[in-house]
Amino acid sequence: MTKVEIINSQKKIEDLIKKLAEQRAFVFNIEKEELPSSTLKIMGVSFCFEEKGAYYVPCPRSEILNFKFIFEDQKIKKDGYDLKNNFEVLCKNGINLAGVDFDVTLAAYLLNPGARNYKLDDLISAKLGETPTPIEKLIGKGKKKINLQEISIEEIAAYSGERAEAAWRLVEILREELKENNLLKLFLDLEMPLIPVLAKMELDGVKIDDDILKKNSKRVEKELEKISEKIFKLVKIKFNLDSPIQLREVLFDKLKINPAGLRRGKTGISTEAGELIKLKSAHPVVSLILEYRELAKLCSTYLLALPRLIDPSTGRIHANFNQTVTSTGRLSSSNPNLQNIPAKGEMALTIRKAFVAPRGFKILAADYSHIDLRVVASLADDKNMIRAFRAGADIHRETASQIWNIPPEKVTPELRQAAKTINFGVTYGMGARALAEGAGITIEEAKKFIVKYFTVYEGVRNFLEETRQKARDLGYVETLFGRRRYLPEIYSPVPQIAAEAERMAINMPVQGTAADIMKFAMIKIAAGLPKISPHSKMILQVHDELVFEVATRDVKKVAKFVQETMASAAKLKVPLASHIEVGENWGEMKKIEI
DNA sequence: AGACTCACG
DNA sequence: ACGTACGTGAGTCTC
Repeated sequence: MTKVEIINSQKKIEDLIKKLAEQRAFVFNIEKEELPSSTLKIMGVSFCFEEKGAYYVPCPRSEILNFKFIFEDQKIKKDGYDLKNNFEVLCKNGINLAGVDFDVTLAAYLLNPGARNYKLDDLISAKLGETPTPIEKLIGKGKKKINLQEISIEEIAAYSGERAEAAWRLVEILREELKENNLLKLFLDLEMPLIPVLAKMELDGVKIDDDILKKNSKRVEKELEKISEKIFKLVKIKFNLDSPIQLREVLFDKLKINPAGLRRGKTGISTEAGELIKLKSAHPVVSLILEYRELAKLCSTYLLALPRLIDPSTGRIHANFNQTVTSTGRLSSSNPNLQNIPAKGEMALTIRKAFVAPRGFKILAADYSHIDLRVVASLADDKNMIRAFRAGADIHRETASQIWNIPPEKVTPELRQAAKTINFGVTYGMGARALAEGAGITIEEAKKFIVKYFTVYEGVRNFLEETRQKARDLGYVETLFGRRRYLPEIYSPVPQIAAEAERMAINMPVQGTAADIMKFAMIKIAAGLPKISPHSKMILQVHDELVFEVATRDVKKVAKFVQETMASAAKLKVPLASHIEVGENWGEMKKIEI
C-alpha cells in the first residue's frame, strides 16, 4: 500500500511546494471529472518524487493555482502519464506547463508501437508486477457507476497517489529499456518535445464555418431523397440503402445480376464501390447506388458530423492528434478525424471551404512533395533515384522514361500513370496483381514492368530485400532515426501471414521515416513560429502536410520560414521539397511565390 | 462487438 | 483454389 499524504491545509500546501521546488523532477497526476455541463473539473492532483510515498492535493476550488509557478518552472522536470492531456487541462486552468520531461505512455509506445493501448494499470502490472486497486472498486461499473465526487477524499487520494508513485518507478525502468533498445534519443529529441506542440494544436483548434456545412447538408439530404426514390422505382422495392446485406439481396437475388468475378467478404458478395463499378453496365440502378453511397458518406461523416463537434466556448473544432496509436510512427486524428477530410471532387471543395481563416488571417498549407519516395531513394541509397530527385525532375515521368528507355518528353500520360502507380506501390511491397489492377494493365505486363523497374532502380531492389532479411534476422525493422516496429508474424508458418508481415516490414521504415521527419519539422516550426509571427498558429497535420492559420501581413515570411524549416528538418541524400499554398479557406488555395 | 464501407496520406 | 498494397478513424447495420 502506497503511503499517501493528503495535503489539506495551507501550511501543508506550502511545505509541499517547498519540497517540489527542490526536486530535479517529479511525477504529477491530475484527477479530473467531466461535469454535466461538459466542462472538465479538476478533483485533485497527486505528486510523487520519491519511492517512500506520494502526496495528494484535493482541489475543491482553485487550489491547483498554488502550484502554478512550480508547473511553469522549466528547471523542475515533469514526468507522468498522458502528459499531453495533462498539459491541456493545466492550460485551461491558466497554467502553462513547462519542463515536460518523461511520459510513461509515450515510452511504452516507442518500446512497442503495435500495442495501441498503454493504460497505466497495464504498464504497472507488466513492468512492476503489481496490481493497483482498480477504479471499479471505488466507483463501481456499468449502471451502478458513481462519480468521483461521490467518494471520499481519502479514497481518491489512495487511488491517485498509488498511481503517481508507480509512475515514478516506471520512469526509471522505462528509461533503461529505452536506452537498451537505442530508443532514448528518439524519445528525448522527438517524441517528448512533440507533446506541447500537439497539445497547443489541439487547444487552438480550427475555425469552422458551420453555416456552409449546415446549408449543404440540407441540400444533399434532399438530393439523397431524390436518388433513393429513383432507385426504389427502378428495383420496384423499398429497402435500406445503407445496409450492404439488403443491397446484396436486391442486386443478386431480386435483380439476378451475375456476381461472377466479384470479391467476396466473410458474409457474402461484396458491394463496395470498386466491385459495383464493374456492374455498371449490368443494370442502370448500379450508378444510382454508387451516387447515393458517395453522397450519403460525405453527408453523415462530414456535413452533419462536423458542426456537432464545434466547441461552443471557442467556436472551433478541437480534434485529438494521437501520438501513441500507429505502428509506424505516424500521428492519428480523432474526434473528429481531421486527417481524412475529403480532398477530391466537388463535395470535397464544399467541405474544405468550411475550414476558414478568421478575419485578418489566411490558411496556409505546406506539403512535402513525394516524401515517401524521397525517403526510399535515400534509405536505399539508389544512385538513379537520388539523381532524379537532385535534378528536380518530375519523378514519375523520369521513372517512365528510364523504364522504357525513351526521352522524358515522349512519355505519354498512360506511361506516366503506370510509373506513378509503381512508385507508390514500392513503398507498400506491391505485387504484380496489385500493380496490374492499379495501372490498368495485364498481370503479364505488370510482371515485366516490375522486373524492368528493379533493373533501373537496383538500389531500391536491394534495399527491399535487405529490409525483408533484417525483419527475419532481428524480428523488427526500424526507421532512419531508430524507431522500431516488431513483426513476430514474419516467422509464421502460414505463407500468407508471413507475406503480410514482409509488406509491413517494407512499408514501416519508409512511412515511419517520413513521419519522423515531419515530427522534427513540427517541433522546429513550433519553436520558431512565435518569433516570426506571434499570432499565427499551426492547426493541422495530415501526414505530409501542415496547415496554419497565418496573420495576413505575415504570410510571406511564414511561408518562407515553414518551407525552409521543413527542408532542413532532416538531412537526407535528396532534398526535401515542399509546396506552399495560401487561401481564405482550406478549399480555395493558391500557390504563392516565395 | 464486429463487419462493412469509405474518407484521407 | 485463394487472395490480392501500407497506415489510419467513423458512420451504419447487424447480432
